[in-house]
Amino acid sequence: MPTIHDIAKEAGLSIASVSRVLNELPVREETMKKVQAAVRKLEYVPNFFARGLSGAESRSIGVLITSMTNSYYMEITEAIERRLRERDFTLLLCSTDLDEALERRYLKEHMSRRVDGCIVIDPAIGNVRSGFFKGMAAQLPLVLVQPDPDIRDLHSVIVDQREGMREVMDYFIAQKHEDIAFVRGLSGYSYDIKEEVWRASLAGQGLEVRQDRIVGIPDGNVAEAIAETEAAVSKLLLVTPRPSAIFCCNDLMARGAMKAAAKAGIPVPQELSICGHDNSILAISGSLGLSSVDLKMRSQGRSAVDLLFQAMEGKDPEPRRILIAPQLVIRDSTGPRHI
Amino acid sequence: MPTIHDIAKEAGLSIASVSRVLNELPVREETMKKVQAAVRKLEYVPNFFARGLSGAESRSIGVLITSMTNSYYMEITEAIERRLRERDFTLLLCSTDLDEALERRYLKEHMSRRVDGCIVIDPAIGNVRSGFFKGMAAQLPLVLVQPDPDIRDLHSVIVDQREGMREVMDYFIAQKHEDIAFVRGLSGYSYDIKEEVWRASLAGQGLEVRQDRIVGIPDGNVAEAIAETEAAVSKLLLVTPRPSAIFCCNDLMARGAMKAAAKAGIPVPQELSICGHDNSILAISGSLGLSSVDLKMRSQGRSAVDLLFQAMEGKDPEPRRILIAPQLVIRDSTGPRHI
DNA sequence: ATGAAAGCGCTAACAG
DNA sequence: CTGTTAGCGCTTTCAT
Repeated sequence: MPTIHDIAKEAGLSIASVSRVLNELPVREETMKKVQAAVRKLEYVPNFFARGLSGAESRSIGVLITSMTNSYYMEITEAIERRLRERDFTLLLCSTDLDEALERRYLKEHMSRRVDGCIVIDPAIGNVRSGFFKGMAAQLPLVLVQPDPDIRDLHSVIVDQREGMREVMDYFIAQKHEDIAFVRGLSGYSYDIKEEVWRASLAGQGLEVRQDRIVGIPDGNVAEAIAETEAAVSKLLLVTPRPSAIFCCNDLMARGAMKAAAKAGIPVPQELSICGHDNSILAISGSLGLSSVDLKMRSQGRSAVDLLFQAMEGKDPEPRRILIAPQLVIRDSTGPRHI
Repeated sequence: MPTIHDIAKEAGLSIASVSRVLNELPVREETMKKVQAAVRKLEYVPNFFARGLSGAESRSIGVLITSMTNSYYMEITEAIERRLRERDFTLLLCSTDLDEALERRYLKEHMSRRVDGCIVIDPAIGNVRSGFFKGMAAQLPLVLVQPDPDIRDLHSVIVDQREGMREVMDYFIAQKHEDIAFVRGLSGYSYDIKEEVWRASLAGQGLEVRQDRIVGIPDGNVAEAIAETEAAVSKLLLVTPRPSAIFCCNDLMARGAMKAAAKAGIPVPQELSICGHDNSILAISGSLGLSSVDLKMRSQGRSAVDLLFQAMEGKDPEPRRILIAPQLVIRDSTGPRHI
């Protein structure tokens, strides 16, 4: 592979002049042309390692996500990539599979590659609590997306999931629903806070908070999530009187619930309202559009990058947080309670 | 940031000894412990640039995809990442948005970062034809996933889409369907070869190849693809006699077609069979399971990595290709023709 | 088994 | 405007 010395020899110049052309510093036009010709002729590509070693910025930022096949994370990531491309930065992407140790390892890997900054989407709660991120932030500009919202000592982009859930409950209650079931995953912070709002909203209206209206779906892949929810909701719909509305913590579960309603012959939304969460492709792919909460992934990605660049400029040492408001999108699967 | 010199000083050793410990070369146990203690104390992370510059391999490989929100590509990418992680390699991921110039730029960017190899998923046909990849392959181990299958001078992983389409047509014909519509995107190699098989299969059975049974759906985002297909298929279903089966080139379109059938009050699969392609999450999310062609994305990803590692070992200079066979998955949306 | 020293390819002073 | 030169942090001979 040709080096800057080969180019200098070919062009009959010094390596410094070649470097200047490469970095778009002022040179004589003729010099520039000679260098460009040599670069083309030898198919020269600068060695990124050497560049980085001599102190220049790497013009790359690292992103950690938990899964590459979760479209929710990938939409945020795509927004990040686009934003970075505008600024001519490159993205290094690693997926942690929810493994705390892997998250630490990859973040260090990124540091080792001297990325100019890092964005961690949905960071492991253990690594937040243990102060690991706090320590890393001292050495590297760092932005967390959707950490525990109580974390205030790190740059973060937070979606106010409580607000989204509140919107759903307000909507259901305005539609006169009083018996509203809640379908959630077994463990997870975001499930907990949604349940909290569900309880508070019902209680605030003087409605009964019934433990048997909470359905827990075991973790699993997408196919399992749908099937498990279908089975669980089928049971729920057997009792009399049955709930007139169901909220599901993601669209996968909501589609499972709709399957259950279809099997039981219960018309949606006439006799049963079903609301999902995430506003994913599933919300628009069925014959019946699914009402769902949009978490504004594009905004999350863009905001994360903007915040990171501010942090990289370093003029603002104190942690900043950007709050993003979710939005309830009403489609065909919800409506007023059937009297 | 601490360097190897700081560690050496802290441990009271030379940088060479530190380097040896870091690279797991034979040293005295005591030496090792001293170094490890210093590393922990100073939170030392080796500088990747310096490592790379001194000639070591980068232990990273570059992957180019066309879109990060297309779950089809991401499933391949996830399989690649898992395979790489087993071997302790890191993934650099770039998305080209189908832009040929961007594809060239990012591949050079990866070269500049001295990745040990590159995988390009769904490479732009222009860059294949122009010999660009051929030139790059001379400098860098390279594997193409799903290029034009006629390309034989580069390492490649090919899914025999013709075979998958043949399976669909054989199945439809065995179910006595004779009037089979074909829904495709406007431009794209994979659409063309599927249409080719559609034509050949019909002709081979002595069935009529009707131009008015081909429906072209303009490019667009996922929501548009569903809506456009619904509109187009609605029109198709108005004519008498109408087709008894529809093949759609992806599951998005197939879901659009199913919406159209539902609106028109045509029962699926009793009076209309609908088959999709890609076997994505959409195939299992609706109340009616969608028959679809599985392109074995996991296998594609794993095979690409295996092939790349062979190429990196360099013992096999002639281009190799791995063929992967698709599989038709029958669900609820297809059945025998209603007589 | 360990240390000293020579690069790896580039950028950024500094000198001309 | 251009050339010379000193590092950047690490790996890898070559001595010891």
